Amino acid sequence: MGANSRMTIAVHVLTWMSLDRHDNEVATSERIAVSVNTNPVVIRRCLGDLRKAGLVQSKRGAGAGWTLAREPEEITLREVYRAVGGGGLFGMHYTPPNTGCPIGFGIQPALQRVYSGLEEQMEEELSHTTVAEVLRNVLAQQR
Amino acid sequence: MGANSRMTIAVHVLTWMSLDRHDNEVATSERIAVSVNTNPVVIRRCLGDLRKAGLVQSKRGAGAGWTLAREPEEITLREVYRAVGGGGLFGMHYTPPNTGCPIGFGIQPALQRVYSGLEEQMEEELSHTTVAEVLRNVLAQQR
DNA sequence: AGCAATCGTAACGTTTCATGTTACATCGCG
DNA sequence: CGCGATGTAACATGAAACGTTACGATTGCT
Repeated sequence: MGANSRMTIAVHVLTWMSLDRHDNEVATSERIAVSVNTNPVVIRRCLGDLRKAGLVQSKRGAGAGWTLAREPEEITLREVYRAVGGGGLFGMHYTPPNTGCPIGFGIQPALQRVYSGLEEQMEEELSHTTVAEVLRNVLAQQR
Repeated sequence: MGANSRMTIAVHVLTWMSLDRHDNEVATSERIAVSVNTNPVVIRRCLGDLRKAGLVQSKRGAGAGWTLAREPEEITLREVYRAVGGGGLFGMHYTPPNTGCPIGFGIQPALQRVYSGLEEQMEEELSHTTVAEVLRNVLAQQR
């Protein structure tokens, strides 16, 4: 594929969990998978990342499932982005450039600077949106 | 992420072409490929994209090669980004979400809004850096 | 005209990576 | 205990980027 959809899946999952009217049923990877339309294991992997980042909690045993560790208003997309392991916007050369050439020698540090600035700014922008806000936008689409 | 290196290659190529002290030799895909450390065809493909965007020109036949269509100060990374076909930061769901679920129904338009805003802001940021500026940074690394 | 150098592009192979899938051990409440 | 769910490993699948080979097209030079 190329374009990474993990961010999309993660936001979908968190938004789903933020909507409480699920007939009071526990949030399980299987139920969430129905909404995302994928395999429950994919959801569990995603939730695992989110748990490592402290955004959700899991309960095992009978009646197990997942809960948000914080209020949706307190979860920003920046945290989600970091949780799923950004991956960076652009990649460097596949094979290292020729360091015998002045350009080949200095291009990577120069680009790294540009890319870092972009990444920082993007994260800053992501920090302005919360899961609660996404949920509101999602529900506004309904009709 | 899909770690797309096309942006990196394109900037490398343009920066190389901006450095004139190449013993007055013509810029050919083969020579540039030595600096990038890859196959000349990869470079030609990249230059083809840049030409479509009007950033470089090609000459065929004997003594053929490539030249910048504009001064390095007049080429911004935003144009380069668009020339190589951005690709987008995040991807949507691999398989379309379940539209029978309120979240599955509204999540894509909601996310599209967020992603479009990000893309716009990133391009705006890229427009502040020119190829000439990258070249200066590259040369500053030399020692 | 013929040659040589280089572009332009198609076709194919290789590698890499995300996603999907199966399988199974583990946990913990009733 | 036994069920239902998590937690992971392992493998399959598919797509995309990159690399490579090949060859026709173009054009200055002799």
